[in-house]
Amino acid sequence: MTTNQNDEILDAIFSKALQGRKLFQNHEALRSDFVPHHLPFRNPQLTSIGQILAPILHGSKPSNLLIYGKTGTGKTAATKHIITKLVETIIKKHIDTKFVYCNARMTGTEYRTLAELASAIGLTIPFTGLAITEVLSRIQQLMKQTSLRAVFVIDEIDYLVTAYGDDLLYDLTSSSDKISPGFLSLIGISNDLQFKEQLGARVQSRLSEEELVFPPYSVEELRTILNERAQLSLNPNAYTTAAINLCAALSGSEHGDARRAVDLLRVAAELAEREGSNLLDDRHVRIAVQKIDQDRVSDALRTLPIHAKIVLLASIYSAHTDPARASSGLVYDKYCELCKKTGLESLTTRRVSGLLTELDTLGLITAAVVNYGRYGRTKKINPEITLETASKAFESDDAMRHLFH
DNA sequence: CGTCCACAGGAATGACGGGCGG
DNA sequence: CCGCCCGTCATTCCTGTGGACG
Repeated sequence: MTTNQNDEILDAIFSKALQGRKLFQNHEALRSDFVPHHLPFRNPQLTSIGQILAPILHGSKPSNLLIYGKTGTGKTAATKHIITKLVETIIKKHIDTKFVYCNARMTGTEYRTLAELASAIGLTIPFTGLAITEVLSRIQQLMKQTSLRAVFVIDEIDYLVTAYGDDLLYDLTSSSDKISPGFLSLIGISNDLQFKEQLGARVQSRLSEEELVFPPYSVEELRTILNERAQLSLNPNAYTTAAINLCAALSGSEHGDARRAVDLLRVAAELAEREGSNLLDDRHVRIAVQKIDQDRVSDALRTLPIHAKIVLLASIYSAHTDPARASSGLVYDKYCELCKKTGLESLTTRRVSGLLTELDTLGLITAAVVNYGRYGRTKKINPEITLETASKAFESDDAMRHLFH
């Protein structure tokens, strides 16, 4: 290829990009962590949270609060919104209270969640090495010494409890005498509506002194939300109402999930920009739906541990040769065979069974337990992805590559 | 109606790499 | 440097089970 041709291609890309600039006005407003100033249809919830947290302004401890609602119902946005408002007031009035936000699924473990809290109040904690109770007592000690007042928001708190039980929450909610005259209030945000039942009675009464439910958005409401976002982020006349309506309809019909809806709009807009179009229409939205799904899958595939990858591949092969009878037993045989080829030692049936359920929860396969009566009880394995998708995602992995041919 | 298949999936335990305080 | 504790991954051992077959 000559330099001239290169230049032509580059020119084309740049001029497309320049045209595309007509589409976006402010990219930020479509990002998933963007907190808009205006939260439509959430006034009742906002007032409730405000009332619950108001005692802070008099220096007293607000009730613990539990917030429920499915994903994308505005729980996080509403909470963050209130917190920024409160922080503004607090600074103005010189009230000393700390707000700490953390997402339990992001931080991952009990330990790291606590470490997050610790570092936010100015306590440096090694990222591993200490006993959890040690971290906790250090936090309590510091809070007592400095009579620190803090509100600790734990997002996706259900994740924490499912994985580790409610002991940490118990310790956190029952530490008030150990840190007085400071205090620690908890705000738990849960996607799981049945979350409360996982808690023991002692934690339940403490944590959910107040409760708040965020209902899903209707398609109508999603449309309004999307329109507001589009006005913030896109140029007027750069998008069709059909595109907006389709985004709302696609995400609304599932769970009233505003985050998904906004994601969809962003991806669609980026798609339109990349192709140099200056009008975002419903065609882009339809492509975006597929792209989001693809990205999610290939991302999950690439970060899989090596044995999980092999198990997944074995599942695909087994289902390919005999879709009707693809069971954990067959997959395990195939898996051992593949392991031999790579020279890896194969894991136990028990472990592979566990990996299969993990792949199921990731949505990469479906592993349904079925009974063949006299012929035993198995997981029926059904891959949710194609061999091509898998091989494309695995081709950067040296150990995996020569398992295809 | 009991048997018995082919596993599921819980519990206990261990190996390992990492990081602490002393 | 030691002894200890962490999270993660894996093994071992185990009990449980729906329903077709005899």
